[in-house]
Amino acid sequence: MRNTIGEVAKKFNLNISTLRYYDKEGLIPNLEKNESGIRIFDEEAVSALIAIECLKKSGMSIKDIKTFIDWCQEGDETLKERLEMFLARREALQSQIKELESTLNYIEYKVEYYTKAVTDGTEKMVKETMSNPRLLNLQ
Amino acid sequence: MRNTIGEVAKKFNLNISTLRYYDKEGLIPNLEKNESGIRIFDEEAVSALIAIECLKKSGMSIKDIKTFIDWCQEGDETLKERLEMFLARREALQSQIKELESTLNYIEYKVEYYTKAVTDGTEKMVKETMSNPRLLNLQ
DNA sequence: CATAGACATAGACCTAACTTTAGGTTTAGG
DNA sequence: CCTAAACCTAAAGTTAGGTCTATGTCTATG
Repeated sequence: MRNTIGEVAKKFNLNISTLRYYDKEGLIPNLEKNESGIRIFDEEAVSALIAIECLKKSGMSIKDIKTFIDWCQEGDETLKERLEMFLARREALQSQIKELESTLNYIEYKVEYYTKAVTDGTEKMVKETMSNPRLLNLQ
Repeated sequence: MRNTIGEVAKKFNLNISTLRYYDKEGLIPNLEKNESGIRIFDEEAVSALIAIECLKKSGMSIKDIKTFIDWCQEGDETLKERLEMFLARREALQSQIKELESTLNYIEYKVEYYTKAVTDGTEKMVKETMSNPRLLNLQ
């Protein structure tokens, strides 16, 4: 596995510039370069990218991902910090999911609402007959 | 219900400037002002804000929210567009939730991993013995 | 062995969604 | 009636996370 930046960009569906930006920010530790300066993404670099993508999806900022990557480089000293970070991430994700589910609920109400309205050809009747669940969530 | 901007900001946990910005962008249709230019948020304005917050949480941009708000002002002509928008939002939310769940999975693996590592006092053993589920998702 | 296509760097630019600033007006309470 | 707190506008500034540009070097292939 000795990928060039273009190949990796394609695999991860990231812009080449984004990969260079991540490298500049220090998110890809020990990224090799050949004699003429061309980046070679080995297995370690690729698994860093996998972690980066996942942490990004979990809502972490680039800066905090960088902190994590640095901890990984520092070795066993930082195991506790890393565990705590993942515990916090888990919490964050769980509440994000809950919030999205409640948002989905509102959206589903709206789908129902507008399905009826489209059938009727007007919003009038639906407006009067459908009780709105919004207030349960938001007020 | 005749709220000033400060009261509404507190209720929705938004910055006052954010509310003025939403108003400027046309997200709060028919927002009343008194003789001296002070905004008065009536029930209609508040329910616009409820919708805005929800659509924001579903990942919609301000610009797209504005489009929706405009459709609402245009009346029954745009019922179909609105229904289609909510159907698309529902899709988007559902796949967002799925993605977060799969991310949570990875995070949970990491929690296990680091819990063991912290117990051991080192990453060495865990690194060798725990199979990594990352590749299932990402390669 | 020429050359198109992929790579490099530094630094400027972009976008969304606010947030802050400057300078001024309104209003509620003691 | 004074004044602090809350409101106003217009416009500049901020932040994150890229993305693009200019300019130049490398390299794979016909």
